[in-house]
Amino acid sequence: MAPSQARERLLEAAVEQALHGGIIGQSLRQVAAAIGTSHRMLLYHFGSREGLLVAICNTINESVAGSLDRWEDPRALFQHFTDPEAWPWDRLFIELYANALFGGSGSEEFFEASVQRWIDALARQLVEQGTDEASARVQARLHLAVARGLLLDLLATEERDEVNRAFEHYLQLVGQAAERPPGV
Amino acid sequence: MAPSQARERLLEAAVEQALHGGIIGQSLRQVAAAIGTSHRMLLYHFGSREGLLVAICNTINESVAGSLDRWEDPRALFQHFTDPEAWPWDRLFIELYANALFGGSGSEEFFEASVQRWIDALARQLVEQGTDEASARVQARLHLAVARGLLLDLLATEERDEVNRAFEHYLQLVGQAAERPPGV
DNA sequence: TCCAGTCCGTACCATCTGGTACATGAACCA
DNA sequence: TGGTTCATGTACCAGATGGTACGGACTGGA
Repeated sequence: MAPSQARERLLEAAVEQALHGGIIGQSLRQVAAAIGTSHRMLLYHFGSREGLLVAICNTINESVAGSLDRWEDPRALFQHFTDPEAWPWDRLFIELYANALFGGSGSEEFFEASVQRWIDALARQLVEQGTDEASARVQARLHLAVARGLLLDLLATEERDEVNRAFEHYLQLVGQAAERPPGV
Repeated sequence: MAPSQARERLLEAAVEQALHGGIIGQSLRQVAAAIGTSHRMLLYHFGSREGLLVAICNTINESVAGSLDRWEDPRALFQHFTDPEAWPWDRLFIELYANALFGGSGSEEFFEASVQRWIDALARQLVEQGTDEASARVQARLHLAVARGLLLDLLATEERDEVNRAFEHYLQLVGQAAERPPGV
Protein backbone atom coordinates (compact mmCIF):
# COMPACT_ATOMS: atom_id res chain seq x y z
CA MET A 1 0.00 0.00 0.00
CA ALA A 2 2.29 2.73 -1.24
CA PRO A 3 1.13 6.13 -0.06
CA SER A 4 0.91 7.15 -3.71
CA GLN A 5 2.04 10.63 -4.54
CA ALA A 6 -1.28 11.50 -6.12
CA ARG A 7 -3.12 10.44 -3.02
CA GLU A 8 -0.88 12.54 -0.83
CA ARG A 9 -1.35 15.59 -2.99
CA LEU A 10 -5.09 15.05 -2.87
CA LEU A 11 -5.09 14.57 0.88
CA GLU A 12 -3.13 17.73 1.44
CA ALA A 13 -5.62 19.69 -0.65
CA ALA A 14 -8.58 18.04 1.06
CA VAL A 15 -7.23 18.96 4.48
CA GLU A 16 -6.65 22.50 3.28
CA GLN A 17 -10.27 22.59 2.16
CA ALA A 18 -11.51 21.04 5.42
CA LEU A 19 -9.77 23.84 7.31
CA HIS A 20 -12.27 26.18 5.70
CA GLY A 21 -15.85 25.25 6.45
CA GLY A 22 -15.17 21.95 8.18
CA ILE A 23 -15.46 18.50 6.72
CA ILE A 24 -18.53 16.96 8.36
CA GLY A 25 -20.89 19.30 6.58
CA GLN A 26 -19.27 18.94 3.19
CA SER A 27 -20.03 16.26 0.63
CA LEU A 28 -17.39 14.49 -1.42
CA ARG A 29 -18.48 16.47 -4.44
CA GLN A 30 -18.15 19.80 -2.64
CA VAL A 31 -14.67 18.97 -1.43
CA ALA A 32 -13.65 17.64 -4.82
CA ALA A 33 -14.92 20.68 -6.68
CA ALA A 34 -13.16 23.00 -4.25
CA ILE A 35 -9.79 21.34 -4.77
CA GLY A 36 -10.16 20.95 -8.51
CA THR A 37 -10.85 17.27 -8.91
CA SER A 38 -13.87 15.00 -9.10
CA HIS A 39 -15.52 13.07 -6.31
CA ARG A 40 -14.61 10.01 -8.33
CA MET A 41 -10.94 10.61 -7.52
CA LEU A 42 -11.56 10.96 -3.79
CA LEU A 43 -13.38 7.64 -3.80
CA TYR A 44 -10.63 6.08 -5.87
CA HIS A 45 -7.85 7.15 -3.52
CA PHE A 46 -9.63 6.89 -0.17
CA GLY A 47 -12.09 4.11 -0.86
CA SER A 48 -15.05 5.88 0.66
CA ARG A 49 -16.07 9.05 2.40
CA GLU A 50 -15.25 7.31 5.65
CA GLY A 51 -11.75 6.62 4.36
CA LEU A 52 -11.23 10.27 3.57
CA LEU A 53 -12.40 11.27 7.05
CA VAL A 54 -10.00 8.83 8.67
CA ALA A 55 -7.13 10.12 6.54
CA ILE A 56 -7.95 13.68 7.55
CA CYS A 57 -8.18 12.71 11.22
CA ASN A 58 -4.73 11.15 11.01
CA THR A 59 -3.30 14.21 9.35
CA ILE A 60 -4.70 16.48 12.03
CA ASN A 61 -3.51 14.29 14.85
CA GLU A 62 -0.02 14.02 13.38
CA SER A 63 0.17 17.76 12.96
CA VAL A 64 -1.03 18.32 16.51
CA ALA A 65 1.39 15.74 17.90
CA GLY A 66 4.19 17.36 15.93
CA SER A 67 3.61 20.60 17.81
CA LEU A 68 3.91 18.71 21.06
CA ASP A 69 7.44 17.68 20.22
CA ARG A 70 8.56 21.05 18.96
CA TRP A 71 7.76 23.09 22.05
CA GLU A 72 8.59 21.95 25.52
CA ASP A 73 7.88 25.26 27.14
CA PRO A 74 4.14 25.30 27.97
CA ARG A 75 3.86 28.98 27.20
CA ALA A 76 5.33 28.60 23.74
CA LEU A 77 3.15 25.57 23.10
CA PHE A 78 0.04 27.46 24.09
CA GLN A 79 1.03 30.46 22.00
CA HIS A 80 1.41 28.19 19.02
CA PHE A 81 -2.12 26.82 19.31
CA THR A 82 -3.71 30.17 20.01
CA ASP A 83 -2.04 31.90 17.09
CA PRO A 84 -4.75 33.00 14.64
CA GLU A 85 -2.96 31.04 11.93
CA ALA A 86 -3.63 27.89 13.89
CA TRP A 87 -7.33 28.61 14.43
CA PRO A 88 -8.53 26.71 11.38
CA TRP A 89 -6.59 23.69 12.58
CA ASP A 90 -8.02 24.06 16.05
CA ARG A 91 -11.55 24.39 14.75
CA LEU A 92 -11.19 21.32 12.57
CA PHE A 93 -9.76 19.44 15.53
CA ILE A 94 -12.79 20.30 17.65
CA GLU A 95 -15.14 19.31 14.85
CA LEU A 96 -13.49 15.92 14.48
CA TYR A 97 -13.45 15.52 18.24
CA ALA A 98 -17.20 16.16 18.42
CA ASN A 99 -17.76 13.81 15.53
CA ALA A 100 -15.80 11.10 17.29
CA LEU A 101 -17.92 11.60 20.42
CA PHE A 102 -20.84 10.15 18.48
CA GLY A 103 -18.89 7.15 17.29
CA GLY A 104 -17.70 8.67 14.04
CA SER A 105 -14.94 7.19 11.93
CA GLY A 106 -12.18 5.64 14.03
CA SER A 107 -13.10 7.42 17.21
CA GLU A 108 -11.04 5.17 19.44
CA GLU A 109 -7.87 5.78 17.48
CA PHE A 110 -8.67 9.47 17.41
CA PHE A 111 -9.03 9.74 21.16
CA GLU A 112 -6.01 7.57 21.72
CA ALA A 113 -3.94 9.99 19.68
CA SER A 114 -5.53 13.21 20.84
CA VAL A 115 -6.07 12.54 24.54
CA GLN A 116 -4.16 9.60 25.98
CA ARG A 117 -1.02 10.27 24.02
CA TRP A 118 -1.05 13.90 25.13
CA ILE A 119 -1.58 13.09 28.76
CA ASP A 120 1.26 10.58 28.56
CA ALA A 121 3.60 13.08 26.97
CA LEU A 122 2.78 15.90 29.37
CA ALA A 123 3.06 13.57 32.35
CA ARG A 124 6.46 12.38 31.15
CA GLN A 125 7.69 15.96 31.02
CA LEU A 126 6.51 16.52 34.57
CA VAL A 127 8.19 13.35 35.80
CA GLU A 128 11.43 14.46 34.19
CA GLN A 129 11.10 17.68 36.14
CA GLY A 130 10.83 15.76 39.37
CA THR A 131 7.12 15.27 39.89
CA ASP A 132 6.16 11.84 41.18
CA GLU A 133 4.45 9.52 38.70
CA ALA A 134 0.95 9.51 40.24
CA SER A 135 0.40 13.23 40.60
CA ALA A 136 2.12 13.87 37.27
CA ARG A 137 -0.80 12.26 35.47
CA VAL A 138 -3.29 14.31 37.45
CA GLN A 139 -1.43 17.51 36.67
CA ALA A 140 -0.99 16.56 33.03
CA ARG A 141 -4.71 16.01 32.73
CA LEU A 142 -5.37 19.41 34.20
CA HIS A 143 -2.81 21.06 31.92
CA LEU A 144 -4.46 19.55 28.87
CA ALA A 145 -7.92 20.51 30.10
CA VAL A 146 -6.89 24.11 30.67
CA ALA A 147 -5.39 24.34 27.19
CA ARG A 148 -8.34 22.70 25.45
CA GLY A 149 -10.89 24.62 27.49
CA LEU A 150 -9.26 27.95 26.78
CA LEU A 151 -9.06 26.96 23.12
CA LEU A 152 -12.84 26.40 23.07
CA ASP A 153 -13.24 29.85 24.55
CA LEU A 154 -10.82 31.43 22.11
CA LEU A 155 -12.41 29.91 19.00
CA ALA A 156 -15.81 31.15 20.10
CA THR A 157 -14.93 34.60 21.37
CA GLU A 158 -11.69 35.34 19.52
CA GLU A 159 -10.64 37.33 22.57
CA ARG A 160 -7.05 36.33 22.49
CA ASP A 161 -5.75 38.73 25.10
CA GLU A 162 -8.30 37.71 27.70
CA VAL A 163 -7.67 34.05 27.04
CA ASN A 164 -3.94 34.59 27.35
CA ARG A 165 -4.48 36.37 30.64
CA ALA A 166 -6.43 33.40 31.96
CA PHE A 167 -3.60 31.10 30.87
CA GLU A 168 -1.03 33.26 32.61
CA HIS A 169 -3.17 33.15 35.71
CA TYR A 170 -3.11 29.36 35.57
CA LEU A 171 0.66 29.28 35.17
CA GLN A 172 0.88 31.54 38.18
CA LEU A 173 -1.29 29.20 40.26
CA VAL A 174 0.89 26.28 39.26
CA GLY A 175 4.08 28.19 39.90
CA GLN A 176 2.92 29.26 43.34
CA ALA A 177 2.08 25.71 44.29
CA ALA A 178 5.52 24.55 43.14
CA GLU A 179 7.30 27.19 45.20
CA ARG A 180 5.24 26.42 48.24
CA PRO A 181 4.32 22.72 48.30
CA PRO A 182 0.91 22.11 49.82
CA GLY A 183 1.06 21.78 53.58
CA VAL A 184 -1.77 19.82 55.21
CA MET B 1 -46.32 32.98 17.71
CA ALA B 2 -47.79 30.78 20.38
CA PRO B 3 -45.34 28.06 21.37
CA SER B 4 -48.01 25.53 20.39
CA GLN B 5 -48.33 22.49 22.56
CA ALA B 6 -47.78 20.15 19.63
CA ARG B 7 -44.57 21.93 18.75
CA GLU B 8 -43.30 21.68 22.29
CA ARG B 9 -44.04 17.98 22.48
CA LEU B 10 -42.24 17.49 19.18
CA LEU B 11 -39.24 19.55 20.28
CA GLU B 12 -38.92 17.60 23.49
CA ALA B 13 -38.91 14.34 21.56
CA ALA B 14 -36.48 15.71 18.98
CA VAL B 15 -34.04 16.76 21.70
CA GLU B 16 -34.38 13.35 23.31
CA GLN B 17 -33.52 11.82 19.95
CA ALA B 18 -30.62 14.22 19.39
CA LEU B 19 -29.15 13.13 22.71
CA HIS B 20 -28.63 9.75 21.10
CA GLY B 21 -26.52 9.89 17.98
CA GLY B 22 -26.28 13.65 17.70
CA ILE B 23 -28.29 15.93 15.45
CA ILE B 24 -25.84 17.12 12.81
CA GLY B 25 -25.53 13.69 11.26
CA GLN B 26 -29.24 12.97 11.26
CA SER B 27 -31.70 13.96 8.56
CA LEU B 28 -35.15 15.32 9.25
CA ARG B 29 -36.62 12.02 8.13
CA GLN B 30 -34.42 10.02 10.49
CA VAL B 31 -35.32 12.19 13.46
CA ALA B 32 -38.99 12.15 12.54
CA ALA B 33 -39.10 8.39 12.15
CA ALA B 34 -37.34 7.91 15.47
CA ILE B 35 -39.86 10.02 17.37
CA GLY B 36 -42.89 8.65 15.58
CA THR B 37 -43.84 11.45 13.26
CA SER B 38 -43.13 12.52 9.69
CA HIS B 39 -40.49 14.93 8.48
CA ARG B 40 -43.41 16.95 7.18
CA MET B 41 -44.40 17.76 10.76
CA LEU B 42 -40.92 18.90 11.73
CA LEU B 43 -40.91 21.26 8.77
CA TYR B 44 -44.40 22.45 9.66
CA HIS B 45 -43.53 23.30 13.25
CA PHE B 46 -39.95 24.49 12.83
CA GLY B 47 -40.04 25.92 9.34
CA SER B 48 -36.87 24.24 8.18
CA ARG B 49 -34.08 22.00 9.32
CA GLU B 50 -32.25 25.12 10.38
CA GLY B 51 -35.23 26.09 12.52
CA LEU B 52 -35.15 22.76 14.28
CA LEU B 53 -31.43 23.10 14.96
CA VAL B 54 -31.90 26.54 16.45
CA ALA B 55 -34.73 25.28 18.64
CA ILE B 56 -32.55 22.44 19.87
CA CYS B 57 -29.65 24.83 20.53
CA ASN B 58 -31.92 26.99 22.64
CA THR B 59 -33.19 24.03 24.59
CA ILE B 60 -29.66 22.86 25.35
CA ASN B 61 -28.49 26.30 26.35
CA GLU B 62 -31.50 26.82 28.62
CA SER B 63 -30.92 23.48 30.25
CA VAL B 64 -27.24 24.24 30.74
CA ALA B 65 -27.96 27.71 32.10
CA GLY B 66 -30.52 26.23 34.46
CA SER B 67 -27.80 24.11 36.03
CA LEU B 68 -25.75 27.23 36.59
CA ASP B 69 -28.44 28.71 38.78
CA ARG B 70 -29.13 25.56 40.75
CA TRP B 71 -25.64 24.96 42.07
CA GLU B 72 -23.46 27.69 43.46
CA ASP B 73 -20.88 25.33 44.86
CA PRO B 74 -18.36 24.65 42.05
CA ARG B 75 -17.86 21.07 43.18
CA ALA B 76 -21.57 20.29 43.01
CA LEU B 77 -21.85 22.02 39.66
CA PHE B 78 -18.99 19.99 38.25
CA GLN B 79 -20.40 16.78 39.64
CA HIS B 80 -23.67 17.53 37.94
CA PHE B 81 -22.08 17.88 34.53
CA THR B 82 -19.83 14.88 34.91
CA ASP B 83 -22.61 12.56 36.05
CA PRO B 84 -23.03 9.82 33.43
CA GLU B 85 -26.68 10.80 33.13
CA ALA B 86 -25.56 14.19 31.86
CA TRP B 87 -23.12 12.81 29.29
CA PRO B 88 -25.59 12.77 26.40
CA TRP B 89 -26.35 16.42 27.11
CA ASP B 90 -22.66 17.22 27.29
CA ARG B 91 -21.94 15.42 24.05
CA LEU B 92 -24.75 17.20 22.26
CA PHE B 93 -23.50 20.49 23.65
CA ILE B 94 -20.03 19.87 22.24
CA GLU B 95 -21.48 18.85 18.90
CA LEU B 96 -23.50 22.05 18.65
CA TYR B 97 -20.49 24.04 19.81
CA ALA B 98 -18.35 22.57 17.05
CA ASN B 99 -21.10 23.17 14.55
CA ALA B 100 -21.33 26.81 15.61
CA LEU B 101 -17.55 27.16 15.15
CA PHE B 102 -18.12 26.78 11.41
CA GLY B 103 -20.86 29.36 11.32
CA GLY B 104 -23.74 26.96 11.86
CA SER B 105 -27.24 28.02 12.78
CA GLY B 106 -27.26 31.02 15.11
CA SER B 107 -23.68 30.65 16.21
CA GLU B 108 -23.45 34.11 17.72
CA GLU B 109 -26.47 33.58 19.95
CA PHE B 110 -25.15 30.17 20.86
CA PHE B 111 -21.78 31.47 21.98
CA GLU B 112 -23.37 34.39 23.74
CA ALA B 113 -25.43 31.97 25.81
CA SER B 114 -22.81 29.30 26.29
CA VAL B 115 -19.65 31.34 26.83
CA GLN B 116 -20.19 35.02 27.62
CA ARG B 117 -23.19 34.42 29.85
CA TRP B 118 -21.26 31.79 31.78
CA ILE B 119 -18.20 33.93 32.27
CA ASP B 120 -20.43 36.75 33.45
CA ALA B 121 -22.22 34.55 35.94
CA LEU B 122 -19.05 32.97 37.32
CA ALA B 123 -17.35 36.34 37.56
CA ARG B 124 -20.33 37.75 39.45
CA GLN B 125 -20.07 34.96 41.98
CA LEU B 126 -16.39 35.71 42.47
CA VAL B 127 -17.04 39.42 42.91
CA GLU B 128 -19.65 38.64 45.54
CA GLN B 129 -16.99 36.66 47.34
CA GLY B 130 -14.71 39.64 47.38
CA THR B 131 -12.60 39.28 44.26
CA ASP B 132 -11.99 42.50 42.41
CA GLU B 133 -13.84 42.96 39.13
CA ALA B 134 -10.88 42.70 36.77
CA SER B 135 -9.28 39.52 38.06
CA ALA B 136 -12.72 37.98 38.61
CA ARG B 137 -13.23 37.78 34.86
CA VAL B 138 -9.83 36.21 34.37
CA GLN B 139 -10.50 33.63 37.05
CA ALA B 140 -14.00 32.97 35.75
CA ARG B 141 -12.59 32.32 32.31
CA LEU B 142 -10.13 29.86 33.75
CA HIS B 143 -12.83 28.14 35.81
CA LEU B 144 -14.95 27.65 32.73
CA ALA B 145 -12.01 26.43 30.69
CA VAL B 146 -11.05 23.87 33.32
CA ALA B 147 -14.61 22.56 33.47
CA ARG B 148 -15.06 22.41 29.69
CA GLY B 149 -11.61 20.97 29.11
CA LEU B 150 -12.11 18.23 31.67
CA LEU B 151 -15.50 17.54 30.14
CA LEU B 152 -13.86 16.99 26.75
CA ASP B 153 -11.49 14.57 28.44
CA LEU B 154 -14.29 12.78 30.28
CA LEU B 155 -16.50 12.31 27.23
CA ALA B 156 -13.59 10.81 25.32
CA THR B 157 -12.04 8.62 28.00
CA GLU B 158 -14.98 8.08 30.38
CA GLU B 159 -12.40 7.97 33.17
CA ARG B 160 -14.51 9.78 35.70
CA ASP B 161 -12.30 9.19 38.72
CA GLU B 162 -9.18 10.52 37.06
CA VAL B 163 -11.01 13.55 35.75
CA ASN B 164 -12.43 14.23 39.19
CA ARG B 165 -8.97 14.00 40.66
CA ALA B 166 -7.71 16.60 38.21
CA PHE B 167 -10.61 18.85 39.16
CA GLU B 168 -9.83 18.46 42.86
CA HIS B 169 -6.25 19.33 42.09
CA TYR B 170 -7.41 22.53 40.43
CA LEU B 171 -9.61 23.45 43.41
CA GLN B 172 -6.59 22.87 45.59
CA LEU B 173 -4.44 25.21 43.50
CA VAL B 174 -7.13 27.88 43.69
CA GLY B 175 -7.63 27.37 47.41
CA GLN B 176 -3.92 27.64 48.08
CA ALA B 177 -3.68 30.89 46.16
CA ALA B 178 -6.61 32.29 48.14
CA GLU B 179 -5.02 31.44 51.45
CA ARG B 180 -1.71 32.86 50.43
CA PRO B 181 -2.26 35.81 48.07
CA PRO B 182 0.47 36.12 45.48
CA GLY B 183 3.41 38.11 46.72
CA VAL B 184 5.60 39.91 44.18
C1' DT C 1 -74.68 26.28 9.93
C1' DC C 2 -70.58 28.05 8.16
C1' DC C 3 -66.02 29.74 8.78
C1' DA C 4 -61.28 30.03 10.27
C1' DG C 5 -57.42 28.12 12.40
C1' DT C 6 -54.56 24.30 13.89
C1' DC C 7 -52.71 20.01 12.88
C1' DC C 8 -51.31 16.30 10.11
C1' DG C 9 -51.04 12.54 6.17
C1' DT C 10 -49.97 11.50 1.24
C1' DA C 11 -47.80 12.42 -2.56
C1' DC C 12 -44.71 14.77 -5.04
C1' DC C 13 -40.55 17.65 -6.58
C1' DA C 14 -35.76 18.84 -8.02
C1' DT C 15 -31.54 18.10 -6.28
C1' DC C 16 -27.87 15.92 -4.21
C1' DT C 17 -25.71 11.83 -2.07
C1' DG C 18 -22.02 8.02 -1.96
C1' DG C 19 -20.74 4.62 -4.91
C1' DT C 20 -20.03 1.96 -9.42
C1' DA C 21 -19.18 0.60 -14.49
C1' DC C 22 -16.50 1.34 -18.21
C1' DA C 23 -13.34 3.35 -21.19
C1' DT C 24 -8.98 5.74 -21.72
C1' DG C 25 -4.48 7.50 -21.39
C1' DA C 26 0.18 7.57 -19.54
C1' DA C 27 4.07 5.19 -17.71
C1' DC C 28 6.79 1.46 -16.85
C1' DC C 29 8.76 -3.13 -17.64
C1' DA C 30 9.28 -7.21 -20.57
C1' DT D 1 6.45 -4.30 -29.25
C1' DG D 2 2.88 -5.73 -25.97
C1' DG D 3 1.08 -6.18 -21.41
C1' DT D 4 0.26 -4.31 -16.88
C1' DT D 5 -0.49 -1.02 -13.44
C1' DC D 6 -1.80 3.52 -11.89
C1' DA D 7 -4.61 7.46 -12.65
C1' DT D 8 -8.39 9.80 -14.47
C1' DG D 9 -12.77 11.31 -17.04
C1' DT D 10 -17.70 10.45 -18.26
C1' DA D 11 -21.71 8.61 -17.33
C1' DC D 12 -24.68 6.44 -14.60
C1' DC D 13 -27.27 4.36 -10.50
C1' DA D 14 -30.56 3.82 -6.55
C1' DG D 15 -31.64 6.04 -2.71
C1' DA D 16 -31.97 9.90 0.36
C1' DT D 17 -32.46 14.89 1.08
C1' DG D 18 -35.00 19.34 2.33
C1' DG D 19 -38.95 21.41 0.94
C1' DT D 20 -43.77 22.00 -1.14
C1' DA D 21 -48.78 21.29 -2.82
C1' DC D 22 -52.97 19.84 -1.54
C1' DG D 23 -56.50 17.98 0.88
C1' DG D 24 -58.72 16.34 4.95
C1' DA D 25 -59.91 16.07 10.03
C1' DC D 26 -60.83 18.36 14.05
C1' DT D 27 -61.71 22.36 16.90
C1' DG D 28 -64.00 26.64 18.69
C1' DG D 29 -66.54 30.60 17.73
C1' DA D 30 -70.24 33.38 15.10
